[in-house]
Amino acid sequence: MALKYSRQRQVIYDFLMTRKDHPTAEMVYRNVRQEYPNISLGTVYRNLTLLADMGEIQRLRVGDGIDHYDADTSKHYHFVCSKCGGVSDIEISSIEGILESARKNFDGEIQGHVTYFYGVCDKCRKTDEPPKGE
Amino acid sequence: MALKYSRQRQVIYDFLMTRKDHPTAEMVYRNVRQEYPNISLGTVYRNLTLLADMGEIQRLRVGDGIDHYDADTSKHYHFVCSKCGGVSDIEISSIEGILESARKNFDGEIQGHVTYFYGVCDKCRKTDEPPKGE
DNA sequence: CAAGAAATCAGTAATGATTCCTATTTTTAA
DNA sequence: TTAAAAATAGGAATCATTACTGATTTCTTG
Repeated sequence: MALKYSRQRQVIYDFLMTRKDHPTAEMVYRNVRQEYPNISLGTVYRNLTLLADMGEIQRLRVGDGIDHYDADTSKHYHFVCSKCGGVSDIEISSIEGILESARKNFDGEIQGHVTYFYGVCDKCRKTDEPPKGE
Repeated sequence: MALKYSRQRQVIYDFLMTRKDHPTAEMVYRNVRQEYPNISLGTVYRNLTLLADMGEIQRLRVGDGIDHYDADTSKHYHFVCSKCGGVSDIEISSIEGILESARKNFDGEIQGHVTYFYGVCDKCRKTDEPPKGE
């Protein structure tokens, strides 16, 4: 047996479970510190990595250079807003068929795929829209 | 007019045109330096960014934390080997239909999507496969 | 062709996310 | 209760990338 309980890991995981906005390590750190004031950033990183390796959470690499984390490990897709950088879930009928399609003309072993959508989220679109008439 | 010719940018672009393996800035630097010994790494980064912004090359963020570049700006997909980290093109019938599907139940503006496949490339699979019988 | 403004460069310092290191503290099995 | 294994806090180190600066190149216009 190689994994011991740790209060910090529990708190990190519990916090992530309450969020639907796919926070970064820094955001987890800032929030968790409020109820656990001297947790260290390194501990947050280490445990997020651990939890991701165990499959208890999901690590999202959406192309902004910062890892985001999601406690929802079910298969689903994400949208990234180019303006605010926010990451949100997006509903879409399964596109697993593309794996078959990709395997057709490829000589290696395809294990999976990563897809994310980008554009402007509803909130940013409303905020940035120029006022009409005037 | 805001963009002046630069020998360095030309050499960088020319080099990228000869490659199908989607090199990183570091790889571009190492190669270009052979025919242009005192080009600086910063210049490589700046020009790769410039070229990408102009749409003359494509920047690939495949989730390994390092940007890769592709002189082929046509719409196509990529495969990333989990063992060697290599990036290669992969042929697949268009999956643009997923944009429509994603737009159905989403309140923001979806402008595009990024998809890449991962697994083990042919070369790594052959290299790492345990020898049969014996 | 000459001259100067603007863009670019080389070299290096700075940044930012993440990982690594170490002495100390916690967890847990016996 | 105890000792080995795992985890921690805090800080240093890493790595890709960007920013800064004084010198050089490009290009336009006279």
